Amino acid sequence: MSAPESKAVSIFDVAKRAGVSHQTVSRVINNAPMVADATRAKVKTAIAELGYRPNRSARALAGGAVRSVTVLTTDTSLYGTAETLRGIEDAARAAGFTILISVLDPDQDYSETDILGRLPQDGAPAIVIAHDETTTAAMRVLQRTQPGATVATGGEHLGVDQDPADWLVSLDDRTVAERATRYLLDMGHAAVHYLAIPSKASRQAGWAAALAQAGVEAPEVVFSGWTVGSAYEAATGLVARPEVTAILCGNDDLAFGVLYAAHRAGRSVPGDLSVIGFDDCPLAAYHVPPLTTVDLDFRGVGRGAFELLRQKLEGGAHPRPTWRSPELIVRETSGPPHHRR
Amino acid sequence: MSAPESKAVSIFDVAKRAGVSHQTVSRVINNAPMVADATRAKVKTAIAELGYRPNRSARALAGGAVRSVTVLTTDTSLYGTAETLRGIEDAARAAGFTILISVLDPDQDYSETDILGRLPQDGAPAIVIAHDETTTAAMRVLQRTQPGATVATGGEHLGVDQDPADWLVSLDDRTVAERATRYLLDMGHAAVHYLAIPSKASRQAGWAAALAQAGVEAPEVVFSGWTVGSAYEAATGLVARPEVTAILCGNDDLAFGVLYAAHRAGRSVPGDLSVIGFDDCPLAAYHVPPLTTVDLDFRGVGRGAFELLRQKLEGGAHPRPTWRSPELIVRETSGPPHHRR
DNA sequence: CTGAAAGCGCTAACAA
DNA sequence: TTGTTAGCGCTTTCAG
Repeated sequence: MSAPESKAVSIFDVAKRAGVSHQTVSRVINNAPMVADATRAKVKTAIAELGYRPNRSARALAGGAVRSVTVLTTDTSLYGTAETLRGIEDAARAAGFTILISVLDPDQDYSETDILGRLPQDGAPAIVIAHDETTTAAMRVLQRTQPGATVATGGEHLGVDQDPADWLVSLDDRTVAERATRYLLDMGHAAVHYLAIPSKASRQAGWAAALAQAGVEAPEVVFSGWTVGSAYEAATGLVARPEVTAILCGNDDLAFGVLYAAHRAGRSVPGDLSVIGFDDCPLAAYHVPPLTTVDLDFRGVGRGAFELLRQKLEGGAHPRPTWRSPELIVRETSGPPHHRR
Repeated sequence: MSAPESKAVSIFDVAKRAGVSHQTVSRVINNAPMVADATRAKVKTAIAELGYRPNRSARALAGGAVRSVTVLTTDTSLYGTAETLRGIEDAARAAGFTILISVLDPDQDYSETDILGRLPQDGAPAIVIAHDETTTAAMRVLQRTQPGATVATGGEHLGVDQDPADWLVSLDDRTVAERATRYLLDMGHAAVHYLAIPSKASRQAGWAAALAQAGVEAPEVVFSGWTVGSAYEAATGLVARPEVTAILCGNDDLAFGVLYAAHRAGRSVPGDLSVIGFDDCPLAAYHVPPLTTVDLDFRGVGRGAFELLRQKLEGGAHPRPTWRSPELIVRETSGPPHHRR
């Protein structure tokens, strides 16, 4: 249809075809008000006939509205991150925003210039999915440098003065962690152990709070990496101990690792051992046995983060999207201790 | 450190500070050869002092090397897609490329203009992760419009004339599907059923070929969606039939769904039923029982796709990265039929 | 309501 | 080896 190597059609080509000035074309494509309907129609026809598409670089350079979000993150394959990203994408796409994604190396330290250099231009809108030190640091840099164009999800709001409501969207996993721990305690477990992901102090805090409130001394926290395999290894010692009857895990992947370790150690679930995860990933409900876990609406959070950003950018009260609060979903990996004794 | 609202520093600011022309600055930041070492050093100092960062829009507009890849896909939360994306990211980041990601709606039809409009500018480099009709269509549009800047992964090369080696990076899942089917047949299964994902005809083709070669009539294919839940539902009927002793699944998620359905139906694995997946996702090895599946190196494919693209863009022979060939990994969900009869 | 002029920050071509 | 001159395609002024 179009000649392969011909230069891209510009607003001038459209202008000539429609018999107007290039400026009028600009007005039409930006939905500026003061254009006669007839003129507008002519221009639109020309645009369609020529297959014109605006050049984003030129537009950005000329100081036009940017319509892009840069998402900063370290690990796009983690369930929580992937879902958050999906939520951002959904909302951003619906709003006609372009998405850039900038993946940081969790093992690296970045200078302020490094971080700012990830943006396509100065002051470009950014969302950082903060779940580790690297992303949290990036969040702080952006929050300080360009508070009007930065939003974060998930992170704890350490070291930022501004009201979190203005720039942070996150789930209250502390409270639900507390609730999950209490649920186990109430069923009669003498203690609840915690297997930690390399982040999310709030979950651990909720766990500790519930224990303290019940007058139970907190067992030593066991630390794991992000993967099932690392959880399996971290938990083998733990599941071997008969007095350990309940383990709260930092996320579902860790819970699966623990379940596998328990299986290998010959401990039955939930008879000998109760296991609870976080995330409610799609597999949780179809695992054998189905996993007791916490529903975390990351996708909703992603959407929320984008809408918050958009509101900061464009002002005006967009309808703020809502998302589900964290909720404990009791399935079949949890129960009273020594169920079948 | 930097004044919050002052205008961004440009190459002119750097030039003035270093006492050279803006063009010399441009040469330095682009590593152009003909600059005196002393001059280069001066400029670099000025850049550091001023915290200068190049403006990508301006660079793109002026016709400079683009250094960005747009990734087109429909579902960033699918394991295969997420891993491919990760591989692209890894390689692109190492090469200093910016990544844009454009998510298409699988339920929508896109015009050529729609697809081209996803690119930041005309002829911008693109990689499409093709795993369904929408992305395959996008792949064809880009392949035709800008063959020199387009690469695809995963897709079948339908409807494109050019030699696949020049633009397509994919895994030979047909052969390994054949192998997996033969493995089941050889153990004595009278038939092997296939639970299909909404794509990847090649896996189904391999399955059918193995069956044909063994003179076994192919059972009717059962179709599933992408999720564990949909697989569970699609498979409930299948697992209820005692004569069904082996099921090859389009990916690991489907396999998990089948395993759960088998559990619910009271059929033991692998005693009554053998199940094989595709992907070897991290959980597969730690599932109870560990899943027999096919290792698919999506991350390697992603890296390969990026390097192929880069080679097309910049010419010259970059070291082509290699990736693992698909391989059947026998774990504990497969065995001879009626193992414990 | 429409048009003309200027310039965003950068790179390409040329000249020195 | 360096500097000068034109634009890239668009949006902002400001005049008609």
